[in-house]
Amino acid sequence: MEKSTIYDIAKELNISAATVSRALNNNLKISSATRKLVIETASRMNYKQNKVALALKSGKSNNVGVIVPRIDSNFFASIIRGIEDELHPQGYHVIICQTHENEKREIENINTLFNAQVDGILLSISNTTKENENIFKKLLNKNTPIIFFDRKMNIEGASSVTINDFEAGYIATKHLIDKGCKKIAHFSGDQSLEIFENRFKGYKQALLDNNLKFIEEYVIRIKSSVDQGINAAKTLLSLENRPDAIFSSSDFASLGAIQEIKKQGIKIPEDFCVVGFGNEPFTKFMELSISTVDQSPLEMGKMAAKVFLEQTRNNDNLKIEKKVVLTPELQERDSSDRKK
Amino acid sequence: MEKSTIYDIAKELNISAATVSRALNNNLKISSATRKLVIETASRMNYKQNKVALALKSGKSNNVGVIVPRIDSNFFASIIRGIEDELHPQGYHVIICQTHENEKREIENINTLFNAQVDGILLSISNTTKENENIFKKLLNKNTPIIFFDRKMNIEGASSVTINDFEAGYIATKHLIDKGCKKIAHFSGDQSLEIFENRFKGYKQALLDNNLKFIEEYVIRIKSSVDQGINAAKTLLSLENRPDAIFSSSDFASLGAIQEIKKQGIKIPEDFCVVGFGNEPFTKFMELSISTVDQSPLEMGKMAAKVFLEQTRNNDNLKIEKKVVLTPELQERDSSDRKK
DNA sequence: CTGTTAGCGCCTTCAT
DNA sequence: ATGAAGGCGCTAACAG
Repeated sequence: MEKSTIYDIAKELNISAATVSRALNNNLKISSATRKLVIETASRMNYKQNKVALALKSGKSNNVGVIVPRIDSNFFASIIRGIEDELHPQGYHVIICQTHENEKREIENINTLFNAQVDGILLSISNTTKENENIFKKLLNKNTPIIFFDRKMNIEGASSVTINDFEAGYIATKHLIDKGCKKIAHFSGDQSLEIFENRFKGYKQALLDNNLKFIEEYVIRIKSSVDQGINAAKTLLSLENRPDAIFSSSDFASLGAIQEIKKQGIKIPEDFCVVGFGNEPFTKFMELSISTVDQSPLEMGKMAAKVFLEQTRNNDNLKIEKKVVLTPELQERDSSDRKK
Repeated sequence: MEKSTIYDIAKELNISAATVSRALNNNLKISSATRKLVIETASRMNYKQNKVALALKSGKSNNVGVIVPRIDSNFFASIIRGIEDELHPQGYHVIICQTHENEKREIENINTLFNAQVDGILLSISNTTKENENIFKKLLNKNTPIIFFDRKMNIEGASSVTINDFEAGYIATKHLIDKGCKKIAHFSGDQSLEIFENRFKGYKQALLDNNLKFIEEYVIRIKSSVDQGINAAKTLLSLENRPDAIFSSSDFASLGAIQEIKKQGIKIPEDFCVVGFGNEPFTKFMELSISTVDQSPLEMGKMAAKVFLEQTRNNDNLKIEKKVVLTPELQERDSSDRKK
């Protein structure tokens, strides 16, 4: 069974392709008789509209590109789910690209998505470099909307959906202070990324507001992994002036830290409290569940999609840029559950 | 900065678009002088090849569609990662669709992907119905390769990549038997899906081979969720002839069961053993880590992608169908860790 | 209400 | 080595 086109239908019915097209598109200027006939024939011939031809004609592909560091993390997968849930009903397809935190791949992905004529690009950046900044500017010049989520760059004309990372760092730290912790350490990430810098600032501000001293050696910059959490905890616990709590910018690192702390015979939460970040599923499932900051990735994805739709609809006046900031929510669990 | 086409370049250089096209595509019949000139000008004018036009011309979009029940599950996200990792270097884009286990959406997704002229569809089915069976047959007739992963349908011409679910059920049950369990219960899923049926069969066969009685009321069909695991465990523990182990077809259900079992004061693994399914990240992270069956989703995704590439390259003789069956691997952890 | 024509951007045969 | 022309499938302007 071959693919059929409107020309095949036209030939079959001895009418013009234009008429077929009109009939299929519910154009008003068509007799209901021919419309009925065309629709029936189309169905019989198993006709499917060729979206590629339509995309070429209209300049609109109905595809959006989504670029994430990796898809197999609960956070990004949930964001993508949010995007897809929101965009699918509007007839958009979601094309997935991964960067693996590699900026070369990021640039490459942006270019190939652009060549594929996507109607917009939604992404979380891996790095902040001059080179990709320039690429984004080019795209924006060509009227391709760009929406950042979570990890953004500040580029004129690009929209973003993020959480308030400063507040997140602040409430997590404040929570530990409220629980009576006095010497709170912090696991940070790559501070060239705003998110980690802002969480760090929030942490610092909470200490300041509560008359706790900021201690440089309490801040450890690590990647988000269980192993690095273990190592960082070892470092902290070997300090002369040992901390009594950790606010970690990563749930995985907080898990590693908890393992190490318990291994050294220190009781959680009695003698040591931990708050993670990201609300990964396992934090809830643990016997000793882990307190963490929820970033509502599903909402973030949906919001990013909504912003994209807005941009697209206001096509005439595309210069609007929108910055949505979501509010983080602390999930209080066992790892910090004690009376002051 | 407007988008530029080969015509713009041609006009700029007072040559024909055909020459520009040839120069850009490294066609042999072109003087190196014009080639150089064209390439430079293209770069200067910020030319990007329009893949949509190419797709229309060639009938090949370089997109594949991937349909999963939902993307925000570690299993499917890992599969997608595998697919993307494998297909990206070959110049393919991955379009994601979710069915939310709804067969209407499944059919709709298949149709829209087909209209979008994808070069192939890789999917895990949500349901086995006559209707989608027919759609698959139509697609195959139109030379669009279909590759099932994990949850397949047996359709002539469609390839599949699965794990040996029978063996998985068998080794999980056998492992419990080896640990001295005598009364092994089983959480199953929707048995209209082959995967659950086969795991069940493996479970049953292992009992048979080891002279253990199959007890109907030990088999509970539930969805993959913590809550349903809790409820099912309650049911089992209230039986007169209480089981001493569970092989669960879902990690989430096994987690719920473990919570309930411990709550009732029964010791794991001493008095009760549990094996889950899927090797979800949390199973490893728990203080009482959960034994489970690994399905190597990353490998599954990569393999599905490879099968697709094979199909596509043998375009002349497309009728090849390939059935890849991966071997499941038992991850022995705390929840079944005891001497016999 | 319907047909004709042209063009979206690209590649490819045919001709030169 | 280069140019001219046609077509992938569709829609929209123009004509009737």
